[in-house]
Amino acid sequence: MSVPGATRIAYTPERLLAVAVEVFNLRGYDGTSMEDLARATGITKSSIYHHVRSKEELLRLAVSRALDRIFAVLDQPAARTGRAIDRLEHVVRASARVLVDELPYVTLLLRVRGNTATEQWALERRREFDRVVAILVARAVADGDLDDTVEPRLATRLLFGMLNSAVEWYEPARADATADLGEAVWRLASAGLRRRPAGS
Amino acid sequence: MSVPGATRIAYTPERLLAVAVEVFNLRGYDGTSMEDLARATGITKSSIYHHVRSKEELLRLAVSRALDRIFAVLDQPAARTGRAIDRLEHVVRASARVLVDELPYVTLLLRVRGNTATEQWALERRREFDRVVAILVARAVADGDLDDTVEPRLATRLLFGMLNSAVEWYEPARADATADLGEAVWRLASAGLRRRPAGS
DNA sequence: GCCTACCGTCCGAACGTTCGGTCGTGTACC
DNA sequence: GGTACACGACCGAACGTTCGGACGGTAGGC
Repeated sequence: MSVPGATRIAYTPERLLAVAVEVFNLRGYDGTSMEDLARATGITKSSIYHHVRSKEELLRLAVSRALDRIFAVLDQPAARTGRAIDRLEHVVRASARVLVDELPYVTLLLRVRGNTATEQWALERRREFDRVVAILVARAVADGDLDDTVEPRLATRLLFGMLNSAVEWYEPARADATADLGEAVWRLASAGLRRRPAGS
Repeated sequence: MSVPGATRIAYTPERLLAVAVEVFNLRGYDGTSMEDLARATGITKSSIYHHVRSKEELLRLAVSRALDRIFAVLDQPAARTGRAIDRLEHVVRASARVLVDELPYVTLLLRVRGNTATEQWALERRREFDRVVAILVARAVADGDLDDTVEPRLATRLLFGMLNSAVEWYEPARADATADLGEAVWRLASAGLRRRPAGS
């Protein structure tokens, strides 16, 4: 099979993961068989098992990567100091950047349903992120920067629902008006969340 | 197995569908086996096949129901006449009502990925709905009611991304601030979409 | 310069299990 | 006695996973 001069390119777990995540996103995790992965990678099923322990390990590696990037946002200085409203804005914009930069991994994370232990763990960590952001929204309301009719949990869910929906339609190739996702999301949402003038 | 005195409650396709959709939403369509459905319904696998032709037929019935309700919104008078901005508002509010009223079916529809012919058909019809709404947004921009920096397709996607995210967290049982989903969504979004005063 | 031993990578062929779906039969009701 | 509904047993196919071994480099001894 080896062509003279063409050195064999060995698979690393990283490269394997990248391919697997693409297929998972196309077919769904449960809808993807190891044979699907074999076809997409160009190596056999048994070869895949040389690199990873199980199908679920591929899922775990993928969602871990997405979760790590997302939680790193909360540790950035701009997310930890300053007025709550400014911290919130930073979290939204930085999350948008993570979503775009790690699109396949974040996509997979957001589609996880909870069949396996790995999936349930991913769901729990996502809920944890939402909780932290909701607290931030509540503080911004307390500061008087957000309208006090805003229910923090609802606002958080709508805000990130809007942002996260991007995994369903964002196309990195197209450099159109969607260039800065965070800008678009924050522009649309902040107007509706901010404290209204007394006469409204 | 039959208990004396306990009249047998026969399954109709409707009731069967309701149970199946719940399980599909919990485990995912691909992640749900017919034995899972048998356990949830209390009848055997073979009995299920007395009512429906296949697993995929259950999916088709479910997404058809959701799509019918959603497209019915576009046929309502308030969605067909009047200023584009008002028609848009009506579509958002009525869609929110459909989402809440038919939550399990809409949830399943929004999670479909495209493995089978049924799923691809569902995806295409969803895209069609988005196209119609995007045209509505474009008209509202042309009317001068929405900010002309709003890119119609992007705005539509963010707007319905926000609304549709509700399938991930809306709890019908809780009669809290989320009572009127459409109100919350429109309130948040319209402020960010409307034409801004000249000095902004 | 050649032989040998070794290692990372991959393969084909199977494993036991579960999948969606079928079949023949039993039973309650009109 | 026919019809509607349910059952347990079963089917071939596909599933995730395992296994022994083959291939092609590389390092060391001589």
